[in-house]
Amino acid sequence: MSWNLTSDRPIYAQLIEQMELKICSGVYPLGSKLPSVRELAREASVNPNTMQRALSKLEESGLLYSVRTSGRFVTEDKNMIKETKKRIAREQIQELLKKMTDLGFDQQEILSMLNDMAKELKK
Amino acid sequence: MSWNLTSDRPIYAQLIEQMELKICSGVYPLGSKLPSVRELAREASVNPNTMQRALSKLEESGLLYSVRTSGRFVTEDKNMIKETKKRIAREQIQELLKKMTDLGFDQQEILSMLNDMAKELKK
DNA sequence: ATTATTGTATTAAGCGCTTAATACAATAAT
DNA sequence: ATTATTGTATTAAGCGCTTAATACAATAAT
Repeated sequence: MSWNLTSDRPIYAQLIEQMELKICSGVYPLGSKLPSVRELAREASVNPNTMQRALSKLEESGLLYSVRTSGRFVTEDKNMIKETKKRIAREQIQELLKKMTDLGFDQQEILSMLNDMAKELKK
Repeated sequence: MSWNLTSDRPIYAQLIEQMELKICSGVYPLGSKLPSVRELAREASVNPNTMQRALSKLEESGLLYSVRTSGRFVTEDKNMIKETKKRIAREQIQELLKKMTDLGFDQQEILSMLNDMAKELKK
């Protein structure tokens, strides 16, 4: 899962989202040390300030913490990551159900379309 | 389905998205006349220029057309709306599958969570 | 001991988005 | 005939986002 940024939303918001995914999926394991701000910025092809902004927000939410001159680390709190994972999943599903329902699909159809597309991916 | 705007994305982009939903779901039926730019802007609490911007984009994509001093109308092309509906549905499902897979859920779990939340909504 | 690397902070510039204030021609409504 | 309403266009201002260029203290690496 590499960085994927579009111009239709603020970059720092996309960085937060993708960083959360990386943390929850174990790309950056529990308690592990992240690459430096500058390195991460280089990876994502953004300005260090922009990456810093995203990481600061993730500290506010508790997923990361930084040690002044040593580096930045993923939280040790296994449960917090688990909860974040659940939160993202719930939000994503909610959004899907809302949008699909607005479009006029009933739950039968939604499940059926999802099943089809999931099968398609399996191949 | 009323207007719901957040500050984490450009307003005009959200207007396009929600306008598409309104068209596809029949809030504004095939070939019907829309409220005026000014009226729509008032409804959504945005500047007329911003609403105009969104509507112009929807004209580019063909979902709307305008008659200079008479007003703006939904396309007569039933098939185009159907295709738009499909496109939105596909995109939304793709995004869900991608994100959930990144999070480490397998297809079994995705379907099960979706089922649960769908049932929850039914109540 | 010296050097390199941390996270962090600041300033200035450019850009797109949004709003506000107008204006205009065409035509629908009266 | 007059008035109100269309979509459309323009200009200026303010704001947030992003980048670039620096700088600094603390400390890890050498």
